[in-house]
Amino acid sequence: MSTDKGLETIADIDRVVHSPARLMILAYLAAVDSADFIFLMNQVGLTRGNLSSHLNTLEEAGYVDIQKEFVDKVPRTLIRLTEAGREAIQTYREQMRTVIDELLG
Amino acid sequence: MSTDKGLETIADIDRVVHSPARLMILAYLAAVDSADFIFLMNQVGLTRGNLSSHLNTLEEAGYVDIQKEFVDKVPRTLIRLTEAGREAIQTYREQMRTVIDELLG
DNA sequence: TCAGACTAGTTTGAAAAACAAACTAATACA
DNA sequence: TGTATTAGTTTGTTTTTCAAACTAGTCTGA
Repeated sequence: MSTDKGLETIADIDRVVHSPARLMILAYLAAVDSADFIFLMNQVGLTRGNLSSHLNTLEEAGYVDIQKEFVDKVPRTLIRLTEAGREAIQTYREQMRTVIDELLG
Repeated sequence: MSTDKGLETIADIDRVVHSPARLMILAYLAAVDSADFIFLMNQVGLTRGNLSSHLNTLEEAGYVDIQKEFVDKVPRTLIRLTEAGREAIQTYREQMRTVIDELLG
């Protein structure tokens, strides 16, 4: 193929991580390790429906682990970053750093 | 609003630049300053239709300037980064560096 | 105790973005 | 003349994103 070597870094970017909405979710989880649904919703400024489907995408990718529990009869959803999620973030960081430094420098 | 301060950097990301296909186009143009349609197509690995519409988006945003000329009776489209395009890339670099260093660190 | 309001999500459907196939228009050449 | 080629655009499909409407369960007070 004729695609330029450097540009391949961009072509290889993980779209699950790259999407701004999910990047916010992952950035937040990377800092706090686990958060509940409502708190996460307020932090990242997404609607409930929107957050729900993005979490689904992240769960299907194996990047987050979702646990439902009851606290005083109120259901609560706890979201936690998985090891695979942490690795995906790490890979994304390295790729984006390359893009920023080399390609757009 | 309750959106976290740091996460706002992600929310503010310029989607025109952020899209991988357009990021490749911009990264390439940032390096060579101007390129023709076909060459760009081969470099970034997009189909003609796809490249055409992404260039349209970039032109509407004012990030590229498109000039059509005839070279030996063959039409040729020359794409060039505008000053606004160069600034948008610069802003994007700074924002993504913040995201990568602070938020995902 | 049951009607209305709230909490915590999920499902569904609409809007936008990305992509590629089919089309257009001009030239070349056999 | 007609068939192939080049250089793009338009159109229609698929995918992604988003939010409105729905579900299921709890609380509250008349």
